[in-house]
Amino acid sequence: MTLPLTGREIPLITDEWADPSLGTGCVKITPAHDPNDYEVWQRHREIGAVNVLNSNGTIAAQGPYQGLDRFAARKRIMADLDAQGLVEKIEDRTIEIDHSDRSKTIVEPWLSKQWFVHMADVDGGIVMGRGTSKEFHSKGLAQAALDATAGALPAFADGTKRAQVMFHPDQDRYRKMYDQWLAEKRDWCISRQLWWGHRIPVWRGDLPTQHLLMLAPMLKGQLSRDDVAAWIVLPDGTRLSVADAITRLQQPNAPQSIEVQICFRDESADATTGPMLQGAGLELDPDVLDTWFSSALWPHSTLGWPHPETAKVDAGQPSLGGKDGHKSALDYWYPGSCLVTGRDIITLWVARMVITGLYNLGDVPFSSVFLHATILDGKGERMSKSKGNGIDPLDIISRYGADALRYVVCELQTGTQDIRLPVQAISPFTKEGEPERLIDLATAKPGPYLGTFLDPVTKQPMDLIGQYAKEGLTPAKATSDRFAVGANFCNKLFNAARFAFLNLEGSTFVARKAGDLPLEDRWILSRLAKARAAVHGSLSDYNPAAAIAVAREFFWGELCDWYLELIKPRFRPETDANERAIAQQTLAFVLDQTLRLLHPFVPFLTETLWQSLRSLAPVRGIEAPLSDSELIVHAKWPEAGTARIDAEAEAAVAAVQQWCAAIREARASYQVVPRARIGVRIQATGALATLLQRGQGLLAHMAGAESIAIGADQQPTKDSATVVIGDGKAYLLGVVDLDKERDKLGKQAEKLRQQIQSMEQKLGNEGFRAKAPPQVIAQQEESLAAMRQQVAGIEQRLREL
RNA sequence: GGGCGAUUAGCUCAGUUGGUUAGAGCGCCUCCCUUACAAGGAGGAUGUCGGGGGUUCGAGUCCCUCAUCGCCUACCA
Repeated sequence: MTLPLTGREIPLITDEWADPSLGTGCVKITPAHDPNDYEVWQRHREIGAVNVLNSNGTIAAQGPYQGLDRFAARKRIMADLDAQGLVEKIEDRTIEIDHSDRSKTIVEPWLSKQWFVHMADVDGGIVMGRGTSKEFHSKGLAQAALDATAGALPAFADGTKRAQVMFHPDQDRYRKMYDQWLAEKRDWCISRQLWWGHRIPVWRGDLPTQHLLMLAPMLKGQLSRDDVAAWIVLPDGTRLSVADAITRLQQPNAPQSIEVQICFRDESADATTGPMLQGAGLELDPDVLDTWFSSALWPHSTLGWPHPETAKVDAGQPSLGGKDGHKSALDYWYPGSCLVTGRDIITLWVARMVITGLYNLGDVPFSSVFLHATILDGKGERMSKSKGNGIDPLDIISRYGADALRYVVCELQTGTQDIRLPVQAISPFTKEGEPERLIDLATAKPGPYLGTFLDPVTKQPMDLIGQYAKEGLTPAKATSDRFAVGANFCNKLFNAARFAFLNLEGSTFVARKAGDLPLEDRWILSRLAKARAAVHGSLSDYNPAAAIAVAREFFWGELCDWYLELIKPRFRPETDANERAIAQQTLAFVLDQTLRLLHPFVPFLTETLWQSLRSLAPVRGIEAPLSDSELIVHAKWPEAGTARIDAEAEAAVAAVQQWCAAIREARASYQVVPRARIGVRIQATGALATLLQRGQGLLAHMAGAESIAIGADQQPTKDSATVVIGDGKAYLLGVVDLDKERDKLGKQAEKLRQQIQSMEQKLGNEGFRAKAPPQVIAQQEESLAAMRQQVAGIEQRLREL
């Protein structure tokens, strides 16, 4: 057939690609400009492939359109076809076209030569870690990386197992992502057309066949060396070793011209031998390596691979080589333990690091991969510099502090859930003296350019990416008030420590048995031991948010809210010196351990407080002195201290807390002035009475009671408010309004009756009785009995009123 | 189109193998500047756990389905 536009003769072929249901069922094929047409070309090599475009988007093909921009050419082509009367119909059709993310330009497919890394299995297998003590064989690169996560890599020569690469916090999910991608074993295109990066170390060029044959005797010697790889590519794409090529090219019908490709193992050869190759018409490939190729080398290249002894280091840094019997940096640090990265990086980078580590060193670069969540903006979109919806950590640091940033980021990392972090712009249009105005970027109207937003008050555009100074736009910074949580935490920690420091003057260490300490001391030591275990457990589970929640609850909810308040009386001037000394010793110990526990989350503040603590209480401990350290960053992680777990103390303080909360609630609902100290009588018998008597003083102190009397014979006065918990009753003297009291107790009883009813229904269900585990049934029966008892107590009190 | 996830309080998120009345922080309401802390304290309100089906004595949790959203990947002249 003749192509009407250029008069070129083109073949007519049949192929499954053409769809008879679309248009005429006939379609032009442009293998160099369409991935599907490219596939057609692979099936019909005779049609050839013409690269229609130049790299700048103008028409390359000879003819009337040469040099025209592609958009202009398309219009011209339509006009020309129309002029020739060849256009029957024009239909609108929606198609999807790729656009460059950065420039938004339409991406045009373009035929070009690229380098690929062969990922699939290779006949005879490949050698991994060649020449190292960890050398082993694998079927192929991708397969080796699959074996790494399957735990299927062969053992080392000495019989020890190679590490299995494990994913956290969701091994199944993330390993599946990794495995599914690798299982395709698709070749990895490593050529990139960028002006920066690691240049692909291959010399190539077209040579006349005669030229190559003349050089043959010399090449045979040079190119069979182990440190040079060389190939000859025939015009039909066949790729041969130099020796095979020379044999082949001496036969009749040999092509006139061939392509030569040479790669030196040692990159210095590019400089020494390069000029000679250039003279022969070869050039170093102008493309650079894929970012991920260079990045894949990071775990070992940063440690001086392949020669740590001679690896370049910055001025003032020690050599990476080993000496005096010490290992080199590479031997010491490789393999590493844990890689922390994002989910989208699993295939791009993690898999490739495993591949290059196994290939170059015969070992995995790390055994654990911790995938953190992705931080998104308030709309659920990825933060991006060009969109201006991101936050600069340095801005957060200057606004809230480095510890606040770290604390909140740890707190956000809960598991596999992506994190929405609403972003606000700080309005640059507030006047002197006006309060700062934060503008939520999720709802703000976009400005005239990408990365700009309108200030809703002044309607002026703000530049969030600092790119529009020329256009006269005012730059604005982004922040997120979520980080205030971290700053508040630091403030609380600072103040709690300050309270301790104000009272630790003259603190000494005397070996004591934890069991001999006062109730509140035994309690906080017990809680500390449990918090320590829980924080440790959560960190081991790669769950920083859970760890920080436990640490926070211990520090704020138990140490500050209860323990510091409970021991205040012991620091009063009139207190016995020994009691004070014990309080100091326990406080110093607990603060020591708390600082260590919080150090991973707020390192700078804990480091500062550590210095003060050390100078005020140089020796800290209970049974024995703790190990000390000049810097907390070097200090040992808090000791397990499980021996200090004290169920009895915990039960007593838990009772104090429960009754205190109930008394406070009653005080609040009767609007008792917070500072007023009231009389309290608690009617209780048996175990409850014993428990409350242990914590009697503490309860009085914390509940703002002038005095607390506890006993079976305690009776209310007429003006008492009543608090009923279980089979005990507390009477708050002189606070009551009778109507209000009846109303309150009536509501409480009603709520309890509803719960009792639903519980009775459940327990009366034969299916439940027959099938539920006995301990669940027992538990529910127990709680039903307790609720019935409580209701009875309330009803009795109501009758009395 | 394929794959992997998500949907719980106004907001951001927890909720372990199914088991009492579903939690936290922020925000909100009331009271309090009490000699560590108002960036704080005491108390309080707020949820048909995305919709619909199913399994079970029992479902936020397991299964199916629909809706919406996100990520990875492919992509029809």
